[in-house]
Amino acid sequence: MYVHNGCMNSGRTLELTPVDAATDACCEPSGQPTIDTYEAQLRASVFKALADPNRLRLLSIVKGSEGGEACVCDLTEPLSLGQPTVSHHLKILVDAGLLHREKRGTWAYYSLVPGAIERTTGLLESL
Amino acid sequence: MYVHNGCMNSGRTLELTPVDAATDACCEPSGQPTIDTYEAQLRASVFKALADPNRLRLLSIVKGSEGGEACVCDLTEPLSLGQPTVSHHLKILVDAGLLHREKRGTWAYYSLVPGAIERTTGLLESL
DNA sequence: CGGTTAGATTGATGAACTTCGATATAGAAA
DNA sequence: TTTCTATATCGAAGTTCATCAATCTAACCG
Repeated sequence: MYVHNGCMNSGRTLELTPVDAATDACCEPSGQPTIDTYEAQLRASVFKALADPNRLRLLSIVKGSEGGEACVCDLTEPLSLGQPTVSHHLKILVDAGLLHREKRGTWAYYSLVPGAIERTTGLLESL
Repeated sequence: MYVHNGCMNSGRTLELTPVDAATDACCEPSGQPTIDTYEAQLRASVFKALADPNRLRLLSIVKGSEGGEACVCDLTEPLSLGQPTVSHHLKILVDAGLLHREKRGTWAYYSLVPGAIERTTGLLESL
């Protein structure tokens, strides 16, 4: 005999009738509040930026670089990727709010946005 | 006049000749150690599991559920997704080491793997 | 001015991903 | 056994993504 806290409502409407509540009933609508669709999309967009090995290495190299910044030419070679591809990945990291871009002369320097990592871990801890 | 710490080696070979070292030279190979390709792939696979809004909501709902666990039927309705799709997302979260699956009777209960969130934030902080 | 160089943008290609409907499996009840 | 139910798996369709070659832009130099 299996104990089950409910779950007989596959394909019923949202309101809970007394009958439903009395039966073997189902699906406690959860005790704690959960993130809504919009929040989920916002957070997923950040994790999407982190969901690529080359982008993680970019963050790692920038973080470990002297002065906390690196230009594209510092990043192309260790990744064995073409310059357009590296630029593309960097743009994704900038758009996600993880990297900061500063142009000095012909060079573009990338650095970690202060607090970005902490803010991102917060997105996980507050799920 | 712009100060630049180097970067004239676009399209040269790997070894650094004395000439290269003497010139305006480039690309300090970075001061700190960075994660290697394999580590980057491992970490990216976890973030890939988090890079979908519906999977973030699954984690959120499971975390907020009474008893810390939820079955598939608890999860299908709030996501407005078909049951096969929810099962598919849950499998990805289990494979990433974020969710634990336990079958009791006909039902499958999913719960957060203890310490999984903390371990994941560590993947970011130790970049 | 023209020439050179760092970096960004565009367009195309192939791979990976999300979703669904249909089907399969496994357990419980009759 | 047969039937029903919860979940998993399969196969296909449509979308998104990573990568590259080619091109464009902007800044420097002569």
